[in-house]
Amino acid sequence: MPELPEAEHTRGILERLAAGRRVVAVEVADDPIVFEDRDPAWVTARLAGRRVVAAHRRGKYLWLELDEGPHPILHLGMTGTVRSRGDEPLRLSSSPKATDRAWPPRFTKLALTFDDGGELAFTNARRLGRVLFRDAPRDEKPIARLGFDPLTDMPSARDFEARLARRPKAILKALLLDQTFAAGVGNWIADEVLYQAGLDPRRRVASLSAEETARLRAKIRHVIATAVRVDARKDAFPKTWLFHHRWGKDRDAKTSRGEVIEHLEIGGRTTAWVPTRQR
DNA sequence: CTCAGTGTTCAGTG
DNA sequence: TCACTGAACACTGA
Repeated sequence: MPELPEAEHTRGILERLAAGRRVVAVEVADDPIVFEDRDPAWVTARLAGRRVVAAHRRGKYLWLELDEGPHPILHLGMTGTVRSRGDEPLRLSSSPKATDRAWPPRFTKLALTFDDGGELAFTNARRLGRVLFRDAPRDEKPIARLGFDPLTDMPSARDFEARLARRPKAILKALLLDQTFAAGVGNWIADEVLYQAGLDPRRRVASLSAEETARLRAKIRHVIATAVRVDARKDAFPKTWLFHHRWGKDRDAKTSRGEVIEHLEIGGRTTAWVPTRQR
């Protein structure tokens, strides 16, 4: 379920349940895709008995800092969740099922029990999520390559312009989805930012005026900060946001202002936008 | 039954 | 190197 706000919500769950505790039991699914070819025994041996120091996030990646490496990195993919036993999931389906309360939840890939009795489960229905182990998560492979995190490391206006200047030919929508540019922006956030900034998603970076660049930067920060502030609860997003209407897909989709929403495909992803507002 | 979807990576082309 | 496409991964809900 991830984009940055959901990942930050998940970081909170990890911090609350795991930080300062010791892992007393581990259950690992035999899933070479999610665990990158690590077998369950290897994963269990890395985690059992470890004390969790802290939970970190950069972009859509999360990791637990342990008292001894390697440290586990989580990526939720499109359908991953982290649940704590007894808590409701962030996104309960419209009609709650008995399986929503089952433990461990369906599609659990990794379940941890802590010395204070807390329990966490990482689920991944579609297997697009990952559990990776790294000695220095920030400085190694996937995380080291990420661009700025808009929540914690929003660049200055000057720095932002410099970063854009390195990608003059990039198409705006594709640039926003590029995790080596802005880490944590996904499909709906990219569309929301461009909608609020009034920019056509097909524009090239080099065509932006100074004022448009400033608007783009401001909206990246605003959309993410707002979504994080309400803990990624979609029903708490401002009613004027495109988000609520983007999948009114069947033709007559309209924003809260009555503007017609159209759909394009850019970079292999569906883009919702409002031609009368985005230039 | 079919298809697209809050994502990433890699191979291949230009 | 950069920009872009398509494929692969696998399940759910419309």
